[in-house]
Amino acid sequence: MLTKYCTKGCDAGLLRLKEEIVSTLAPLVGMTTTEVESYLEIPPDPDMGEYAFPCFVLSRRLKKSPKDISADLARQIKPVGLLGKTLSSGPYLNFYVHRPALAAAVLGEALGKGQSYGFLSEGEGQTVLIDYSAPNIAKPFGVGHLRSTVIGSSLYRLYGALGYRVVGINHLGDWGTQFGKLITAFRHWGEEALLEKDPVQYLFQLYVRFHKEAETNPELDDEARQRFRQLEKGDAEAVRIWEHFRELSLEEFRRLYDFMGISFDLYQGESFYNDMLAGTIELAREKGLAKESEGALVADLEPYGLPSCLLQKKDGAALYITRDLSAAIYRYEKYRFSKLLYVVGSEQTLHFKQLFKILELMGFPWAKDCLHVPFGLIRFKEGRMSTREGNVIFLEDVLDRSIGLAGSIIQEKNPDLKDKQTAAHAVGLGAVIFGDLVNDRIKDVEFDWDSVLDFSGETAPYVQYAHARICSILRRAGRDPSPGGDLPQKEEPTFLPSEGDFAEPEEQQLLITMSRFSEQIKRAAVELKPSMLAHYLINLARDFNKFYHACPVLTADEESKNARLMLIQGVRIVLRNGLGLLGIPAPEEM
RNA sequence: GCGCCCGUAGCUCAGGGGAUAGAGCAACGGACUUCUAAUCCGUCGGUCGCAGGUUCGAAUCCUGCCGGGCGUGCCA
Repeated sequence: MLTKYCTKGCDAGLLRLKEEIVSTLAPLVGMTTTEVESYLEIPPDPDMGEYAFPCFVLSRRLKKSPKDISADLARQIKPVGLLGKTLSSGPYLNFYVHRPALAAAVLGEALGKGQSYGFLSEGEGQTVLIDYSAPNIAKPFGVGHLRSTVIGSSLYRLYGALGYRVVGINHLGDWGTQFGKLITAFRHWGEEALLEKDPVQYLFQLYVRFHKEAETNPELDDEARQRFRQLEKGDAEAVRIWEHFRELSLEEFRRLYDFMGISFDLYQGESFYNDMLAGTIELAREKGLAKESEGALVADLEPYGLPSCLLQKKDGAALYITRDLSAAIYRYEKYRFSKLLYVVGSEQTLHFKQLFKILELMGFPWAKDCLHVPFGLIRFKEGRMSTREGNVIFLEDVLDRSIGLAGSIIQEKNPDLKDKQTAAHAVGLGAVIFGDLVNDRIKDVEFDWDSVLDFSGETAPYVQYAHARICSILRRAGRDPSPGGDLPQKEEPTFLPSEGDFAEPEEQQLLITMSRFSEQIKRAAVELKPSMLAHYLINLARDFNKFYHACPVLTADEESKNARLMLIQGVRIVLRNGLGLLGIPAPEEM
């Protein structure tokens, strides 16, 4: 019974140890806590402790060798709270957690908090807006849109887990010249019946056909421009068609989002800002930012090292950036956000630099809180995907195939499973989402069916399998692993770990890794990289699998069994909460 | 041309200025009478694109070059 180690706070696992180290070390070395924290690192080998402080930086200041400094400090620091021993190892100062204290604190909290375990509250009172997904109306949802959708959705959950109020916005591409093209195409070749049957598919075909025919017949482009002008002027017929297209595709997008478990607080597309554009242009003029040039309106950004950009076409039509300016201003007025994140492809980096600069020049101090979160392209071996040329892969096809494959693997490996459908959905969907999130978002990815449909190795199914295995053990031990069943038993003192528990290296490693959960959530959110959490979950699942092979649970002696059950229950909670932050379900059986 | 991003094992990728650069896949060899073998253990595999520089210390920061990607005023 080691609750005595857990006197105050005792949340956030190793993050708490980190704080203890930082506050102990800062006065001793004459640094601020932030400074100490920036030097603190996780050692390469678990034998070197949970955190390390390299003493090189102090060497000049203290006129001593890093080795001596480290040795001196090690002598001065006494165990307290979660901090166990502190050892000098050459120029490094290595901090070791007191494992029984950690076990008691972390497992007690995990089982106590369940579905909210690992979450922090530092963002309370602040609002973060996240602009993600933003598919184009009347175009099919391709794999290209997957990235913004899953990255944005995960950031949404991550910031929520830090205690922020988060507003997810789907800035639909529901306006622009492509509607002129679509209306033109529909007037020339459109058939209402085909449209109703499979709207997005059909509009896509019309769109591709338009571009093909426009190559030999440039008059189509002129017509499209004119149709769009009509739409902008509010021509009743044009507006009617546009609204129809918009409604039909929105319906399909909503269905797809539901299927993927993704949601938004707001569907506010580009058209939403139509009547704010004139005011935005006016504001730019007032601030002296808008100059006439060749009949168009231009913001001169040359003095700031950026190319100038067009605010308004010579025919008076507004441009993308004007919409984004209006949207940002509107959003700030409405939400007073402390951060506004744009999860948009890296090819638009310049656009966002210009956007943020103009906002700053307009005198909005919150311009500094706007941030572009870029990501790389999804490409084919042969080159870029292009909706115009029709060489896209539909997300729905990818999901169908992935879920189908998951289904047949389940059929083969676990034929007695009751609800194979649900499990196949969880695994197939998880594989697709995880496959996208696991890589650093900035890198381009090459789309390849073989790797999308490969469930071995570092994949969602690997993590999910570890989770399902734990659930299986818990079931056999007579514990309820179902959601809400995270608190199936009162925390009987007999279930708390004692000094002798977790002596096996696999147990220790598993405990340490699961204790890093909060730290990893925080890092992933701060760095805006869900991939970091994905890698953490792979590591945790791996540590569990090693534990699984080395340490029997059900057949262990009573004390060991109880301690291990508690440990894996904690691990299960972390796996499920962690997958949840990536937007991936954690099935109990698969 | 100019600007931004990427370059790590055969392939796909981790790597928080720090200790001996790590996983997965592929290949080969082991482990199911035992909690789901979608697992685990082992072997093989490296001029961290190249050359300089900064630093006590560079895969990581700076400069140049090479290769690839993206962008570069009337698309988004």
